Amino acid sequence: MQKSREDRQAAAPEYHVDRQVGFFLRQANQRHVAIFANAIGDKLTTTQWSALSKLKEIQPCSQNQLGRETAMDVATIKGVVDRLVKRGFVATAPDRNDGRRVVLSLTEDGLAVIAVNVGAAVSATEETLAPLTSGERMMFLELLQKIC
Amino acid sequence: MQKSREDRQAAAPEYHVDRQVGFFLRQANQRHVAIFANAIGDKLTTTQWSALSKLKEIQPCSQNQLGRETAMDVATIKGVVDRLVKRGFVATAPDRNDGRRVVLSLTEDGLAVIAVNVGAAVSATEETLAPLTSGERMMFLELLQKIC
DNA sequence: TGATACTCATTCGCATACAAACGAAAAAAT
DNA sequence: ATTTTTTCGTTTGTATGCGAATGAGTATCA
Repeated sequence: MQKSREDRQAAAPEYHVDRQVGFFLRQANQRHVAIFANAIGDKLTTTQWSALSKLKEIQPCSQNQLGRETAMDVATIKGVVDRLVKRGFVATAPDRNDGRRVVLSLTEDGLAVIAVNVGAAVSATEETLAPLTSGERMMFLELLQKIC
Repeated sequence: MQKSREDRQAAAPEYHVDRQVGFFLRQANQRHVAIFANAIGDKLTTTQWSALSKLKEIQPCSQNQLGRETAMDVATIKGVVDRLVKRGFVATAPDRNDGRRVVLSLTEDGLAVIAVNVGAAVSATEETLAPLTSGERMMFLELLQKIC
């Protein structure tokens, strides 16, 4: 049997994009974002939800700090916060000690929108992991964390 | 010991964004994108690389078909293809049989840039999975595919 | 044949995402 | 006390990513 031209010399394994981690990571993320958008009623994105939820834990805090806690770039977190402020979920105030800082906190509407949507967020997580068994989920989350 | 106000009634487990799949998926994807950008010399993004690699496999094909094969929206694949055309990696031609279609194919530069960078792409995959053992990688990829 | 449905490509609006550069302010080092 | 470095917020530019709408071409079926 004739060997293919590829195999004759170096026997280099063929490269297939659709078998690489990056390809799957992008798709898995896309799927989750879609599921989340569908589950949530208030038109909140996954990043906005991350910012809101984290802010609830650590408020009051500066904009950049919130960005670091949610793994967002300074330019990214600014856009996210701007939109949340515009919608009245987040309030800003100048810091007395530091002239550069903008202190962020949740408004009542912000707290309310979190309370209303936690259930949907949990459901979104659930639906994303639905193809996996309970044991697989534990394993998957563990491995996923390792490559973050 | 006093029970917290939360636990007293419903015993609802606390919600932490930074323990949800979505949070990790976004971060893992970000990390891989950064690794890839760093490994590749020709300023190709992960999506551009996907489009190029897939096009090499299935060319000639229409723009929408390439989008489907690479899991990209019609609007997204258009932008990606536009940039690849502008850089001379992809050529377009009208389809004789179908007046709507635009037939895509790789140029010589396109083939060359793939050949030059396959090694870097493989390295990027390798580096992304570096925190995992060989066995863990197999397991991880299997589970990751299931939630795509 | 003619109406209907589908497909393809394009465009608009919105929301990440990051690099890079900037001025202002604070902290650390000398 | 002055210099250096770091941090904070902002803006610009480039590149995804999706929903929705549009127009043009094709296919289907009554």
